[in-house]
Amino acid sequence: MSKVITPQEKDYSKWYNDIVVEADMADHSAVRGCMVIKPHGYAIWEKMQQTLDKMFKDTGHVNAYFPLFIPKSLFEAEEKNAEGFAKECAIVTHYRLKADPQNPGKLIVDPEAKLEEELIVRPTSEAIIWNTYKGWIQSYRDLPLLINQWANVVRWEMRTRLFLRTAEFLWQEGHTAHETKEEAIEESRKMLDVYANFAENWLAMPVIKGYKTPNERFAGADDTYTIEALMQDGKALQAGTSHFLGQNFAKAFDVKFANKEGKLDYVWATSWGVSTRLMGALIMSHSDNNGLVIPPKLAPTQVVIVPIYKSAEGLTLISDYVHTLKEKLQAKNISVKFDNRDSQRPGWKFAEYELKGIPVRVAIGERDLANGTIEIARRDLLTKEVIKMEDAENYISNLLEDIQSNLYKKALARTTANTFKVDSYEEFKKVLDETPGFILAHWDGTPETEEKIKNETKATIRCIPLNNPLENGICIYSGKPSIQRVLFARAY
RNA sequence: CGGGGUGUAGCGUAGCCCGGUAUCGCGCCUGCUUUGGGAGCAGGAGGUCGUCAGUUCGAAUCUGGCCACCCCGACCA
Repeated sequence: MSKVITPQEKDYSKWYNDIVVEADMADHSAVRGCMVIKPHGYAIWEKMQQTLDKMFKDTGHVNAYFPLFIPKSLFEAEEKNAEGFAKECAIVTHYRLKADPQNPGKLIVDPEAKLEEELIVRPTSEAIIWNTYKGWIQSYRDLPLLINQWANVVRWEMRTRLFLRTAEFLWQEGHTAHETKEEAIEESRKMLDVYANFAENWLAMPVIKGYKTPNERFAGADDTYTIEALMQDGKALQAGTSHFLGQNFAKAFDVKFANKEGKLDYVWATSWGVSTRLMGALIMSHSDNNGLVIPPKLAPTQVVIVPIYKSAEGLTLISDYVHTLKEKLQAKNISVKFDNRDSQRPGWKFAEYELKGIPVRVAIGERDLANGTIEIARRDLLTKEVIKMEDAENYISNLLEDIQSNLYKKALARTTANTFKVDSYEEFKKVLDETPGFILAHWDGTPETEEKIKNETKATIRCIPLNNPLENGICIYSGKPSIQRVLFARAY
C-alpha cells in the first residue's frame, strides 16, 4: 500500500533508511555522520528517556551534568580506555577564528589561538567524571555515589547509519562508585536488569542478557554485561551495556576512600548506558513494509481520531462526541490526538498515521453517529473493526495492551525461531548464510578462536548468556573441549 | 580510508554520450467541486543544474579538484 517504503525483502537496509526518513523520525544533516532528529522521532526518544529516567531514580540514582570537553591529559589517564577510543575522537585545538586576509568574507582558524592543551570531545565521560569524583569521595560515608547523565557524545565513526551508528548521538551514562567489589558488580547487574526490563516491557523487544568476552569488553572494564536483541533480518543488535569497571578508574584518577576500619582503599566503579540506537532497535523489531510500528507504551500519540464529515455541521456533531471520548481516554492515561484538520482528507490521514506507526486509529463519520458506532484500526495487524460507542474506552484501553503484548510475542517467536544450536563449523557457516540469526555453539574459550571465526565469517560472540547451562562439548572451530555454548551472530 | 554508484525546483526524475539557459510526475499556491484508504478539474508560482576552478563566443552537458549521500570493504565497547 505504501508508495514510499522499499520492501524489507527487497533491500533491508534501504527499507530501514526509508522508515527513518519517511516516518519523519530523522534525517541526514549537513554535518558528516550526524543526523537531525525530527519531532516525531524525538518524541519517541523522549518517551524512552522519561521511562528510563524514572527507572534510574527508582533505583536510587540522581542526574548530573559534566562537560562536553575533556582535557587530553585526563582523557589519557586510564590507558586502556584512552587507547580504545583514541581512533575515533574529535579534538578541539583552537578557540578562535579570524577573517581570511586572502579570501574576503571567509574565515580561517587563527593560528595565534592554539590551545595549550587539546580538548577531546567526549566519546564517553568516565575520565572527566572520575576526575571530578576524586574531589567528592573521601570516606565510605560518601558512598555509594549513584549518578546518571543524559548527554550527547561524539565518536568519529568511519561509516554511519541513522540511529544505529552516528558520529554524534544522545545517550545516558550512569557512573557509580562503591565501597566493595561485590556491591559494584551487583550494581552493574541491577542496571542490566533495568535495561532488559525496559527492552522487553516497553520496547516489546526480547533480549538475551549476558557478558562479553574479553575481546568485546568496554575499554577499561573488568566485565561488560550486555543485552543483545535479534533484528528482523537476523542480525544482532547490542541494545545496552553495563560495565563493572573494577578499580581501574579509581586507580587512574586516584580516587581513594577511608573505609570503616580507617584504611584507605580505591573505590569500585560501574558505568552503564543506552543510546538513541534504541530507536533503531525499535524500528528493526516491529516495523513493516507499510512503515513504522510503535509499541503503545512508547508511542507519543497512542490513539489518533480521524473525523469523516461532509459538512461543517457534521464536523461539529462528530467533534462533540470526540471531545467526550478523548476525555474518557485521557482519564485512562491514554494519549489521544484528534486530527480535525480540514486541509487533509481522511484517506491521506490514514496513510500518514500508518506510516508513522500510531498504534490505534479511530475513525468516526456521520454514519457512525447515526449508528452509535466507531471504527477502530490497529497498526500492528492492520485490521479494522466497528464497535459500539459505549464500549469505546474499554475496548481501546484493552487494545493498546493487546498490541503491546502482541508485538512482544511476535518478536519473541521470531527470535526463538531464528536461534539455532549448531555443532559443527560447516553447519555454523551454513546457518549464517542461509538462515541468519542467533547461533548457540561451543567455543574453546580462547581469544584466538574467537578472532578467527570473526575474520572468516564476520560472526562475533555477542555474549555468554547469564545463567548459561553448563554442557560439555567440543569447540566448533578448534575441536578442543568446551564447557558451554556461547551466543554468536553477525551484528550491527 | 580503498572500490563502485549518485548529486538537476520541497521530493522523485528526463536531458549529459553529440555544448546553445532545463522535461515530466508528486508536492506547493488560488478557485470550485469533494471528504469511509494518499481526491478531481482549471489556473499559477517555484531552478546560481552539489560546489569550486578550467576549456569555450557559450557549460546541466567536456576536464580537474573538493563536498555530501548510498552500496561493498576496512573500522566499530
